[in-house]
Amino acid sequence: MTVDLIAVLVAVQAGTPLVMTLDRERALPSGPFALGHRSLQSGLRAWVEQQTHHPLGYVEQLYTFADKDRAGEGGARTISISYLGLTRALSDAESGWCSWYAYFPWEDHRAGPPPLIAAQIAPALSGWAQSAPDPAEQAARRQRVAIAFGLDGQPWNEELALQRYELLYEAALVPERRHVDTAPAFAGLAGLADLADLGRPMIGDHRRILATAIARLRAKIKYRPVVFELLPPTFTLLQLQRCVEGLAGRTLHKQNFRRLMEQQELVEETGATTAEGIGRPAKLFRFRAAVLAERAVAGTKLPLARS
Amino acid sequence: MTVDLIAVLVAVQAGTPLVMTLDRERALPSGPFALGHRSLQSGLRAWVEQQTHHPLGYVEQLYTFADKDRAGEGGARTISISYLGLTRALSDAESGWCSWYAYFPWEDHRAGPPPLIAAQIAPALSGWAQSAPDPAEQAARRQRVAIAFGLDGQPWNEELALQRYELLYEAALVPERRHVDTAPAFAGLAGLADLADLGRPMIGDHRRILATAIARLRAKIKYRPVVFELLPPTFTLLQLQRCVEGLAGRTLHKQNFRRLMEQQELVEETGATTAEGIGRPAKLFRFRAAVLAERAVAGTKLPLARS
DNA sequence: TCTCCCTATGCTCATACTGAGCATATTTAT
DNA sequence: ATAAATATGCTCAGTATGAGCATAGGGAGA
Repeated sequence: MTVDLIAVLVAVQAGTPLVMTLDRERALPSGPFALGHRSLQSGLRAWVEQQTHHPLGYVEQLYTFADKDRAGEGGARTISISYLGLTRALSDAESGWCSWYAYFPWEDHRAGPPPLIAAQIAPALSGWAQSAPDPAEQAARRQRVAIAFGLDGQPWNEELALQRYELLYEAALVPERRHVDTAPAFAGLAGLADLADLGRPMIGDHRRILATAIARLRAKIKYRPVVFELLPPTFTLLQLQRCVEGLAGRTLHKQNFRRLMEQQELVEETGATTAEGIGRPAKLFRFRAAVLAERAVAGTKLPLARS
Repeated sequence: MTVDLIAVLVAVQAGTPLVMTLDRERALPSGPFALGHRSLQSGLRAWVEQQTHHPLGYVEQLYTFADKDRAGEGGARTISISYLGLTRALSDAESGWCSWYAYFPWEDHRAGPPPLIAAQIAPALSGWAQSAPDPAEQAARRQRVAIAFGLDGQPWNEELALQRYELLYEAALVPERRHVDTAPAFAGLAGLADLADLGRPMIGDHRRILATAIARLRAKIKYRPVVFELLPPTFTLLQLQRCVEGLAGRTLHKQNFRRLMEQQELVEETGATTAEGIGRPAKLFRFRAAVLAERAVAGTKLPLARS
């Protein structure tokens, strides 16, 4: 039994979320957990720093899985433990950084829903739904597709990045699946238009891990101040907004976003303003370290009694 | 390298959250992941059903860790993958079910803050904070304690169950830690009153895993309809409320809780009412399966633009 | 039988938060 | 000077939330 450690290392530059890749942008940094490693995290740090020469800051565990596809061969089995890492230091010399939307072009809704969805994904998944054995399963598939991709009047939900990838995988619309079983998943698939541009594939299930990381991060930015790990020490509110927008893949209402930042007291003015660029200079902010300690643990709400 | 699967199996009876235990209530169901297992989950199901004879319903992965303490001996190393399972079928004949508050008496705030906190935990942790090497670390420890246990005007946050256990572990106030290093963590500890009633200990880090499960479940009930896995097919709103209260360890405002249930449309009336018991008969409800499919994926909010 | 007690359920009201848009300020480019 | 671009402030209605009051419908015992 071998145990692999896999890292999704994320940074944001100019409002674009980037992920660190290896092997001509088709793999995530990874390596086996060895006896010399003090802990899972330190093993991960060692591998990432060795392979990418980039220091690892904030790290959280994502998910552990036993790779079905690689199993059974000679009895050996691999357990993969995946981690999400956030970083801000991003020197220009580094290579391997790649926009995560290169792998998931359907996830970027900042300029409206990508035409790719209506043009290719929706018809292909509709065909897959039709190909289900019985009407109940057909309806179930159709509902899953509609909810995941915001079709049939359903709202788009950016947090469903993993479900979307898994649907495409299940329908054999991504090449990762087609390496596993060569036959098309349903009869209509062969007749469909070229699906080559459904994002850049990765080795093994690295793209699934990346989808897991995106989903986790999109959920987390809403209740934990993790964006701060991705931004420089001081920043303007627009930079902060663009960072969140890049991660969420959606545009935000500017004034309401600012109001939210103010009333949550997560940031404070530095007194300085930006000099560069066109337009009125923006105030520079920094995160309030004191609040971070408390807010880092603020939970959600229930209708409590006699508080 | 061995891989262990560990399950926290939770049920609720009469408003009390129960956890399935083995070995005189000191261990969680667990077993090694073997080559014969199709997947991690199916391996877990096999172990739990073999050891407890209880079927496993809803399951989600909690966390994976490499047990530091057991490491290094002869070079062998153990990876533990923990899961949370929710179940409702709870026949009376079964044994091994145990209130989770037996392990974490400081977590039950339904009758107000447990006296245990003010009487024993707060002074002991205060001593631990004082024992820090420098003033900065002392202040940091004091703040961690205040936030975790709701002291010094901080509000109680039920989601911090894991942080609380880890603080007690760090301060060597739980016997699990004292098995590892025998010396008291700080000079004042020896002079403190008997701390024997800081909850029932468990083997290895099983109590830490249970704390992880509690924290996860308390966070999750607020945004995913998972309570439904724990209740019978029909129930009264008070039963539902008592179930949530038991999990959260806090009492809720009755009328507002009902309003919340109604406006979320998660439940619908069956038309029947309860016969038994004193007082006005309560309407029976069931969960709306249709809404489950949609709401199961409803995320939280950002200030979106032009939606 | 009647009253009290208990639980269930309905309603109100002030306050806070959210979505959406309008208005104003301070720059640079032409 | 004027336009364009960005930053920032303010309003307003709709909705959600916290808290409490009031009423309904049952059983138990005087």
